[in-house]
Amino acid sequence: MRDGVGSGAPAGGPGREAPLTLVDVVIFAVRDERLHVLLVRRAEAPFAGRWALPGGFVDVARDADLEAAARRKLEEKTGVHSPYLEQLGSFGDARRDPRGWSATHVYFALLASAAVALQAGANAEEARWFAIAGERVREPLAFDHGRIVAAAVARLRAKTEYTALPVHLVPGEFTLAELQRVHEVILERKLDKSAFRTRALAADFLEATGRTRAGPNRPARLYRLKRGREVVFFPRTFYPKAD
Amino acid sequence: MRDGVGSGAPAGGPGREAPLTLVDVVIFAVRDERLHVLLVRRAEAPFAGRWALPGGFVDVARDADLEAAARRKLEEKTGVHSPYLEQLGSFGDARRDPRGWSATHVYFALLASAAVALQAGANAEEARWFAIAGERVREPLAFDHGRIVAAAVARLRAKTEYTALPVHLVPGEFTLAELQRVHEVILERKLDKSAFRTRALAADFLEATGRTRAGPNRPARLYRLKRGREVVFFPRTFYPKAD
DNA sequence: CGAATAGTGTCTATCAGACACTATTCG
DNA sequence: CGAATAGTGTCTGATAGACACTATTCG
Repeated sequence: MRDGVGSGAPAGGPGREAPLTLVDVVIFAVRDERLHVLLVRRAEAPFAGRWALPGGFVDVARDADLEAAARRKLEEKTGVHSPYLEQLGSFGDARRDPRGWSATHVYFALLASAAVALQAGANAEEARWFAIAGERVREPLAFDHGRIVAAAVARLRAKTEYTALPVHLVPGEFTLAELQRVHEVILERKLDKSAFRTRALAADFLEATGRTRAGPNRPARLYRLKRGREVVFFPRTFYPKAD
Repeated sequence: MRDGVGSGAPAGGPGREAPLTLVDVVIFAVRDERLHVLLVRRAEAPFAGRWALPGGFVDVARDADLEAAARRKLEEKTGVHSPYLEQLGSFGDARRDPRGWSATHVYFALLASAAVALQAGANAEEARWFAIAGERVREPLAFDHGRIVAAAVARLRAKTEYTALPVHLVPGEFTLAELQRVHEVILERKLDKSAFRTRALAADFLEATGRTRAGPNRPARLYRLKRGREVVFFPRTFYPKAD
């Protein structure tokens, strides 16, 4: 039945409505020991005045692919060019957008908070960081963006359990204690220092820079992310092997 | 910049092209100790004659949401109404479809092979099961469907390592040995019987039916999937806890 | 020296993995 | 009884988790 003449003519075909195609980005950063997402206030209908995820229509002329579209939205808001970016999934139905049947492709990005300097939108849109409380933001959001944020937070938490993803939320040089703190902030629970360090170092995604961070105490070694180790799973026994 | 008047008018707006919106389904089943996917032969251009994933345009009038669209495609091909269905992700760019910029929302489904009786398509399309070799199918597929199949296989394998997903590939009543065999077929490696059984039973997603499967040997206990335990993660220590 | 945080060592319970062993049926 | 597969028991090595201990700096 695939695109049979009578049943599925392409968009723009005779008398057939096509879904709207959008891209949205859930941009995470840790600030003041709290997980935050970046939201923009909508200037126009629908949902004028409400806060929403940075995003919008895919531009067939400018965007080579979905990820490029997501990257463009991200750059417009933050000026950041190549953060960690991962596809979360897509959300589409008849009712989420009053303008019509719409589907949005959602990505999530992890920013090292230090790198963030919000860009004034071309049309002077407001952009602001919102703290995550539980799995959501306190504000009611435009469209189904509240649900999307919750899904992104759930995904980030799940992955934090068994991967080193949170390194991307930390500036280029950092101490193990700082990295641990970010993990704790995301998971909303304390972690054991000794176990954390063993695990992080065993996963072989960090390298010491040789420098240290001074303080009113013993100085801490500084680390950076090893090249080529942007996505690391913690080593753990997965499954009964035989053969 | 979201849907600013001059930069992102909705589809159908004045002189602006909108992406095509499709849904495709990767339908898995295990037959003859091999993982298979269901493909259909395209009757029309583009890629007429090539094998492709069941799928096609989202029908704004009939499909309430993306998952419903995927379910519709699945039912048209297999007659199966409620198998395990999960979103894989979306794939969209300017070149994957010669008809224009297109984005497809991909789902994957797990069928218990016994339940499968292929439906003749309305326009007598052919449908056939193809064995997975490595991460792909031997045939060259239409569009970027080869890549999509590979991504689906990778996801299924990854999840088989730490969840009980493969129960959905096994008929309603089954022995532990049969379930183990399916895991082995997906992972393409032998598993240790003792460890597999301990793990499966400890995860508490199976219940004995009380019946047994006879054979030229000691009869095996039959199990079924416990209600409400459709998605089960194997218990394993994830992370250093403290507090 | 004391405060403060960095970093290490030790013990224990759990579990994957390997593998051998026992159990129960059919012919 | 022997073949064949179901199902269990035992040992070992790895590691999460708890927690105490040592190390190094500043003021």
